[in-house]
Amino acid sequence: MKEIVLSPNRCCKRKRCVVVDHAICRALGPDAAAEFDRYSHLHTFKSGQMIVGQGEDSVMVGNIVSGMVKLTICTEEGNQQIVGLLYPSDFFGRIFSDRTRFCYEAATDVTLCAIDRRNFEKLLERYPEVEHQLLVDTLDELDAARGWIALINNRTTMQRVATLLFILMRRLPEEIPTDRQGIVHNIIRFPIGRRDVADLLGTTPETLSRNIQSLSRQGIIRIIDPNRFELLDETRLLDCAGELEEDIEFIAGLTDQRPASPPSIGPEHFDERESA
Amino acid sequence: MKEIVLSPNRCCKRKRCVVVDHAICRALGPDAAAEFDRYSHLHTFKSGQMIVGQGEDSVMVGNIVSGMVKLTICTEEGNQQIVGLLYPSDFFGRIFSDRTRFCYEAATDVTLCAIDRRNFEKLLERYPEVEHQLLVDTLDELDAARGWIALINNRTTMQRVATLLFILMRRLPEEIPTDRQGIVHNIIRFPIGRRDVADLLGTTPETLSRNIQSLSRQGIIRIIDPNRFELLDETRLLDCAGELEEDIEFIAGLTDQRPASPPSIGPEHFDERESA
DNA sequence: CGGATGCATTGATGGCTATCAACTGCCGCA
DNA sequence: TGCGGCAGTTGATAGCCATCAATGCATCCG
Repeated sequence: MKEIVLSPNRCCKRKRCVVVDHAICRALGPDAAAEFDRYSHLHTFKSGQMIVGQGEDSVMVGNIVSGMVKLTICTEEGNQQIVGLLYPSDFFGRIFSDRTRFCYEAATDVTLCAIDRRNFEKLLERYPEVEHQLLVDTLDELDAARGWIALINNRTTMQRVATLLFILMRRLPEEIPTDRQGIVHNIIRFPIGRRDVADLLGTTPETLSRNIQSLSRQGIIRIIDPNRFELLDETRLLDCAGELEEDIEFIAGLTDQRPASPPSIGPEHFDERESA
Repeated sequence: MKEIVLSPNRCCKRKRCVVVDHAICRALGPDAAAEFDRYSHLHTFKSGQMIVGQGEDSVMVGNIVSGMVKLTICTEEGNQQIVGLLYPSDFFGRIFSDRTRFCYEAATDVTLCAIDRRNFEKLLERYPEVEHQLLVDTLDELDAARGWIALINNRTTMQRVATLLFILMRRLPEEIPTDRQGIVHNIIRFPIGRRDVADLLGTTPETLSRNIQSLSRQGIIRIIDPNRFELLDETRLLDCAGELEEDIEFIAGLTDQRPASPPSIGPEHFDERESA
């Protein structure tokens, strides 16, 4: 069995959870929130652990509180194909189906606010306004998925890479202190390895590497370490992406009613806030 | 303005509409159905006509009764990229957003059961069970879109072509009489031109043509005319697709709670049934 | 009838990128 | 300290496929 670490903390304290204003929880009224609190728990998974297996009944659903989850599909030959990344505040798991078509796997160490699927479905039955919000969020996700299809379908590898860098900068804002001169902004971070990033973009680690090095040579980004880059020239990155900033935001799921995700922070930070 | 042909026929007579058991209408109880009937109308569009424009507020939503609709996105350079095809009984239009991110365009002559978006949203408010069904359908669509991403991302062109042929055979069942020896089954029909099919698969008309000719030379299909083929060897087509039949059905949106679409028939046939 | 137009096919060519291979740097570990 | 493993990078090569071009084949229309 999976090693699920149960936490005594409830997720949806409304005042304390860092994603409560972004996740589906934002639609919970007082009664629904109390009920959600009663059934939900914080779970943590180590990077690489499977959260929900492909083909299984999704016993557990919920929100990502911190860290990232990758959505993969396994082909018959055993190859793993990534079809999406889930960010903090995103909903995970498959409701209203006894068959999850994808595998939800921890891409980093993650903290999840999880709830038994059946309980959540029953809750939705009683609170149509929550189900309504879930529908709206799902429609946005569907748009984003179709936008991603358009990106993959007729864009060069460089355009895809540049687009992903832009998305990651927006969805995983991060600031790091430098040695002496203060704070560096515009940090892009790969939350997952090269193989997974390449997979997500429909290319190979080698080609991905070449494109990143090319962006670095052009002075558009600076490579801090293999997983972190500093964006030096946003305008030229957008040129490489060949897309309008607005279109990229829509692919990234950063538009519409839903506010942007909060900064991605590790479980340890979350615990700090919880106990603060 | 668009040339909308209003029909005195209501769509959702429950007994007469050919897609009522497959479309969102199947969730309508007597009261909701009566209300839907009051606001909905049959519209027809000629092939190539735009139904809902990209970026517009979707004034009208509803179901496809017959024909096919293509979902496209226009890039800044004016290129059109197809991100999906909508079949009879599929829902079209964008609810709960004042911005449609895609363009809904008639790929063939289509008949739509359309309803004013605001009215439909109000109806959903009053009938949570309908909104629930819409959520379930949307979740299935999201899964299918992600399955399509996996297909496009790491499959060869031949695999994509074979997969699409398989999907079209399932979603657009058709029988044609031959000259003398009765009925030919296993007919695959392209409802749209080569350019659009190629676009959907992320390739070019030339490469698509070469792959189709190759399948023909291998004796897997027989080319009846440029838009119709007879499937001669289903097993080998599946080999070319490199996917399990089950996986293809899921990409095609042919699984789960929702029954398969009815045979695609033209508006003229629909009218026959209406007047019968 | 003949030219124009649009669509599909076929051919020739170049380029992008997957593949294979080798190398580097890093980390854990004995 | 040295070794092995892993991830990322770099290089060389082959192959698939996009591109350009030309041909067939229908339809439409003057």
